[in-house]
Amino acid sequence: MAQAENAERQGSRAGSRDEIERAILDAAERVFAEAGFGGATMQAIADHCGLPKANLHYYFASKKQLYRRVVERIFRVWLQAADSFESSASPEVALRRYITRKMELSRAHRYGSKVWANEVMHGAPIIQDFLETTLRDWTESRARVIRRWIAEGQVRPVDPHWLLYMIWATTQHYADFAHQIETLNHGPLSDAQWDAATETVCGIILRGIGLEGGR
Amino acid sequence: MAQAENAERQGSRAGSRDEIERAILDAAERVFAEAGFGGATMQAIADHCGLPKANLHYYFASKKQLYRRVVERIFRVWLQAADSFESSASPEVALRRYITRKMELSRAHRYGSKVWANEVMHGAPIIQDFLETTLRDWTESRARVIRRWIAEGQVRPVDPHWLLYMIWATTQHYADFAHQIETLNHGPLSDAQWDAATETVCGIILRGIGLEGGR
DNA sequence: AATGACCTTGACTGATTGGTCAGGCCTGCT
DNA sequence: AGCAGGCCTGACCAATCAGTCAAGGTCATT
Repeated sequence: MAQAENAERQGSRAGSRDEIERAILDAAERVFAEAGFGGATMQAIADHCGLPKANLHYYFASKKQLYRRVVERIFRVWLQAADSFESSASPEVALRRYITRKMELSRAHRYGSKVWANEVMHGAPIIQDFLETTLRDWTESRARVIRRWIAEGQVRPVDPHWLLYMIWATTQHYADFAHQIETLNHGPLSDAQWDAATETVCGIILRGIGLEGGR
Repeated sequence: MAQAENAERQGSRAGSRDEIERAILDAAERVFAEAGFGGATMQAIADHCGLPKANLHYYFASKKQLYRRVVERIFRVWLQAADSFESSASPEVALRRYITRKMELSRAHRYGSKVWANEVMHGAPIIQDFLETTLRDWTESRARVIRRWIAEGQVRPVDPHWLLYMIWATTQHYADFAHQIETLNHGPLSDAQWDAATETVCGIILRGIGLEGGR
């Protein structure tokens, strides 16, 4: 009985339910990023994924709920990147890996980063509880790791919070302000430029806290 | 003849025309910052400065024009900060002064910074020409100064652009993401915390590019 | 081919919002 | 007092947009 294999079970036009939802979420992420929640219209989102507007409301009850789903998806990606900050590794390795991962995220998920920035700038109406729980816990746990490094004399004494904010700010800037960067750069950054920017960010921060004596 | 001293010349309710326009611009800056252009309503702006909505349209023809005036005002403040990067000073002095000034701006003009961030994130529909002229010229001129420092062996070799982006990102983060920072901090930053953050940002960046051997 | 579950969509609606306007108001001048 | 010029505002449009709905389509199962 029941639906057996559910892959490709719906054949009317496009793919499965999951695929359609993902297409809508992709379009919504982009439109929300470029216009903000208030400036985004369901019609624009519909146009971006080639669906009639009424169809969006079949998959997502309301604009607010669609937005919430977009933000939740971005949150999951953020968590994944947070894991790359391994507290068991040496400070050089842990920080370099974390910064590199965040730069990759900025490149791969420009729109997600923008939606996140918008959400926080507007007072985090949706993710406030996440800021107060998951983000705060994560931040304090990494702050403890950094303080341990400082106590062991591996890292120069700095308040870990200012350091973390610096990493977040710098890496996310490449997504949130991509338009400004690309204007100054006369076009998108090349692979080599991304690598160079990542290396420079790692270099300045690591050296700035007393690591990486050489090179 | 004519209006002689024009200070306090209108007495109906509030202050002079300039004062009213400034009150509207202040309210608009805040509302645009917190809701984005699309999410902001003229009614909300009117409420924030205690004027009836129709009165706003007496002073500003349209929402778009009001927004443009807000952005132009922010641009003027930005220019003022840009001047604090004196190319004639030593790299330590020039960069430290510039970073400090930008941190002060983030503290004093949180909403302005947010409006700017919003504008750039949405593709800079209004300030595009400014990005391509004033900002690009300024950036290239400071990049030349930094390259000179590098050639003179005063600064470690880095692409000046990545360095400037890092400064912009980090300092503006304290305005744009103020809500997130205050959530993690269990409240607004104190004077001492602002000083500490500024000192840490200066320290990491200066040390990161090979300056400030001591301390 | 009939059934039923699920998907699609054009047309519609109620609410919101940018913008308008006519008439009222206040102030300084004569 | 009377007048003129600028300022103020409640009430009112026209446009836009989120969300609804009913009719129709598609597919697997029997």
